[in-house]
Amino acid sequence: MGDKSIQKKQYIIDVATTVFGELGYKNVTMKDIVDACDISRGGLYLYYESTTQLFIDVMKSQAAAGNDFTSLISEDATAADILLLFLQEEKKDIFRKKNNLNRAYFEFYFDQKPSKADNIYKKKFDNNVKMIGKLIEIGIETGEFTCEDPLAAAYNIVYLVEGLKSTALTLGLSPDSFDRQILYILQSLGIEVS
Amino acid sequence: MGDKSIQKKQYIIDVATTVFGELGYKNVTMKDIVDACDISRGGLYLYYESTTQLFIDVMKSQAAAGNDFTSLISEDATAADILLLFLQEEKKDIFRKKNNLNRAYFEFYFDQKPSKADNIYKKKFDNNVKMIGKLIEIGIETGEFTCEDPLAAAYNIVYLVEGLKSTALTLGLSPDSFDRQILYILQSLGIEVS
Amino acid sequence: MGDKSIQKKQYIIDVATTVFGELGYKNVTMKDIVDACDISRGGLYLYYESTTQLFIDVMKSQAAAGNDFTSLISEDATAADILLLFLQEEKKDIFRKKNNLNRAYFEFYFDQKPSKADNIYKKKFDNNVKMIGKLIEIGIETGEFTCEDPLAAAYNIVYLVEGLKSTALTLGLSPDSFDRQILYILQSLGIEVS
Amino acid sequence: MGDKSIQKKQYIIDVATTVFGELGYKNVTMKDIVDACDISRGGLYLYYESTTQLFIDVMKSQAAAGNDFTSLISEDATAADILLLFLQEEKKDIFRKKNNLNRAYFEFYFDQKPSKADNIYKKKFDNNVKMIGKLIEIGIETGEFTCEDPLAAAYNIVYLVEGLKSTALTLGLSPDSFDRQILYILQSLGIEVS
DNA sequence: AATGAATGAGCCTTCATTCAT
DNA sequence: TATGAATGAAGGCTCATTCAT
Repeated sequence: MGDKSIQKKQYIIDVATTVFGELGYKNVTMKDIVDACDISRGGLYLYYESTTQLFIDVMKSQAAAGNDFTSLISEDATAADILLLFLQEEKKDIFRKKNNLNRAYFEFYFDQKPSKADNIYKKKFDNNVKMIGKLIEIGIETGEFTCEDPLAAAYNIVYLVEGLKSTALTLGLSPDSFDRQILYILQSLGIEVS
Repeated sequence: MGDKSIQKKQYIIDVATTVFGELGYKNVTMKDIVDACDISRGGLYLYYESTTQLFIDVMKSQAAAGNDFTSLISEDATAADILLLFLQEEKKDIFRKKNNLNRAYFEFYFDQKPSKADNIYKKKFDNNVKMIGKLIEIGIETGEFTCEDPLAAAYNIVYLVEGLKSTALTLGLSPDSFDRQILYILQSLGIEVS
Repeated sequence: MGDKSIQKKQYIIDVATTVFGELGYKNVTMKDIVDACDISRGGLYLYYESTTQLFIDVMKSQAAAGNDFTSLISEDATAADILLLFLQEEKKDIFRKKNNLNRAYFEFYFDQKPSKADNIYKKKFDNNVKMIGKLIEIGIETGEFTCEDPLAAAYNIVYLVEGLKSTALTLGLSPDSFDRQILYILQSLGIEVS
Repeated sequence: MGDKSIQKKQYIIDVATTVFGELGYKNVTMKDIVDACDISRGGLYLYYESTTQLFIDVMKSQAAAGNDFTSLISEDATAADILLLFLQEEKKDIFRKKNNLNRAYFEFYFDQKPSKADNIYKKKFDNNVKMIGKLIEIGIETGEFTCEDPLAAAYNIVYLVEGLKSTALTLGLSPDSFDRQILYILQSLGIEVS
């Protein structure tokens, strides 16, 4: 596959990101992609044989563009600062209007067998748990946090974010509600918030 | 609609519950229901004009069959006991093999405009928040719990359960992981768990 | 078939007349009739096995209720008066809002083989031709009319009315346009109209 | 849409013309067209989304192929000759065995709101009235015709033709009957026919 | 690489008609 | 007579997928 091909593929991925953002995963047809990309039916099939394959590449593309909070650790920010930063990134993600893929992610993984090898989402999930666990441990060391079981706390935060994410898609969620949960988390870790 | 008709409708609802449990909401076609019920195409349409209408009745049927924890309050069980009971019911719900509608619920509400008037799921959600909030307040009074913001704590628990629910459907969740989160919640409320 | 049955049948015919008036012949389903009559599906089939049979009875019912201009001839009205009366009845028929069956008639006969034995419409058509022919002959005798071929003139009038009828249903027709044609006919018969 | 596509579309129109000619408008289903064209269901939908759209194109195709009598005026034919020519064309149209769309036209326009903007049939109707009106005026000038109200006469002829057309479809019409009406018209215009 | 016409499977929906009660 | 639940055929429509060019 030549350079030109790779560019075309990336173009399709970019356009598809918008489409999946608007319609979710299950509603998207090959025709939707074809129309949005303004290419031919046959043309799309040269690159992708199904919306599934395409969505996988969309996810990979997103993962490559994602932030890496682990790298922030051990710079001069405090553990609490970084945790807050992480939560605010998640907030942005949940309330993002354009290219919000959360619904598509859920629908995609609902359709997959739970333990596929190359599970991008799981990798991100586990990374987050690990990163937050480390953060909490650091916070405990520096005296910022109080916590008996850092790993359980880390899982707790990540599951909670998942819950906020899905609730935002089903029942709706206000930014204020999200903020109140951030506060509650920090308080649970023994931080005094003014 | 006569008695017989009501029975038939309930029969369809019961069969459909299984189908939605197996396939989720979006994958189910009228044909799936027809096949599972062993009735004719036209026959089904006498009762339901769409899978959407049918699923709404399935949800109503489930809601009618659900537990009411509020009624348990102020009997001789402690607040912690009742909270634990609630969480264990949620655990059962998440790990139930048969007629597990969680995926269907998510997919259904992804498709609805958020905040439709007669939102069964929202009603249950709000009820749970209210009930847990009350429980925590009672627990604080009796000295079982320590908590600065009972309402935030209640929301926290309910969002967390949502997160566990969706995670179970996407990445998979072990009963042990669920239990660890129960433990973490109780500890956060200041309970010493042996 | 008892008295009660006959009444019920007439009731169905009356209701059906309205339905055919609103929807034409081809659009009407047995369900439309059932709904309008507020009887059961099976109930209707006891009386009529198809919309075709029902429409035939509707036509018979209409025919029985129709005017008989022949009886007016040789009373003290002049030929021109009676001709005018006939044309004004046809006008009423064309512009009638309620129970206007003209469309239904056309659609029905489009579907029939052209020369069915018991053709009600043909009988009416032939009657009209005969009646008008007689009128013109009388008019010629009394010196009211001038006409070389009374039969051709009679056919001409009846075909013209058919044309006005169908045009009213396809392209639309104004009462004024109808009146101008009445005038034209009378002038063709040598009558001076003020 | 490429050249080939246009050819295919025309092919469909041509086949459909025959089908509408045989069955009328209301009886024709997409399946009828599919079968007659020997293409796939989906294939037809690439070109037409409904029998209505298809019939509109059939009408356009017919209109494009129609005669223009106006162009014959002021050549060396007399007004009476041209009028006769017009009537004989209408006769051919009415008694044509193959691709006779008259029934389909009626059924189509019964279903439309009267006075739709792009009403092909109305255009033809109005054209005919205008053309015949002009003819009669010319005939009066040349002394061929006698007529007090040329416009009313023109309408009369066109409505009459409509009546003959619809009668042919409902009760049946013999060529002789048509001829007798031609004769009557000409006589009404003061022409001596041998 | 790219096009877009073509296919046919599959689901949706309506309706005439039957039949047990 | 009367009911209305039930059936299944028929037609509408969409979509993933293929293939000749």
